[in-house]
Amino acid sequence: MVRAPCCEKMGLKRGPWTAEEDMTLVAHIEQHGHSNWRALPKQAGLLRCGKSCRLRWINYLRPDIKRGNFTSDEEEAIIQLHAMLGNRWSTIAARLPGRTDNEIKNVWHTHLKKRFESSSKPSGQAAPKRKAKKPAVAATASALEGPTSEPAASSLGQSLSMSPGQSLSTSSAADYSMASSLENTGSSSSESEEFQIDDSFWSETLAMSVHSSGSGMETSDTFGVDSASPSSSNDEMDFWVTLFMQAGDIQSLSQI
DNA sequence: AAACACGCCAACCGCACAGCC
DNA sequence: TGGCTGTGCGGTTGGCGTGTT
Repeated sequence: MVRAPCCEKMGLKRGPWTAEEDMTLVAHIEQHGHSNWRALPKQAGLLRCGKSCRLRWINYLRPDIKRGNFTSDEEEAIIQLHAMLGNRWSTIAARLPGRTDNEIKNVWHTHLKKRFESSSKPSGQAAPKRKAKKPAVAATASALEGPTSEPAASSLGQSLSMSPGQSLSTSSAADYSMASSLENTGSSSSESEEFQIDDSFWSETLAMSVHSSGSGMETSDTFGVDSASPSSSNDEMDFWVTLFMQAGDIQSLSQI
């Protein structure tokens, strides 16, 4: 199916945003919100396509964006989450308050990837491409973002940006093993590569995580609130240990 | 001081999905 | 039911700054 361009390219500005455009966009969104990205630039008087406006807002202008260097905790979280989730940048971003998927993606490709590759032997673990459907991920990510996010969704989001029955079990991503993350924690991978995640695992783990406070990677219920303080390393370790315990794979972990 | 190489990051592109009509 | 539209996502690119020769 051939789709029309997201916007009429004719006469629309591209390239870097000016401070004036930024101000216009921010002012308009603060006043009217962004219910319709496509119509927004026209209403705001911007010569940009809606897509561009959306990107600019999400990646740069949002008031809750945390700028500056990534902390070591954040980097560690990214590495671990990437090992587990693959290139699901939006999902990873949802776990790191104030960080955008684009930013995380950039950091991964520029810093963390090299570090990760140099510190771990090649495992042949390829991150699944997005061909696989991932319904709840997007839902959760947007729920974390939006001011109208449901508390329940937020709670789930806190414990894991993924819901039971989601792509891990309904798509090719079901083949996802925990090999990489286990490798990360120093475990042998031969056994872990056999490990498969099923629906019940996620159901149980999520249920448990919701009830156990503070075991998530981060604790913000939305992106907006300033709960940007990263969780401690102990909490992170608890999180992963909990996951592995729940998966019945604690034996291999205990051998570390 | 100039030329070149490299790294970083903002922005763009195209695809996929969900919802609406 | 199928097509269309809007939105979100991941991959990729291009420009700029910095380091090196």
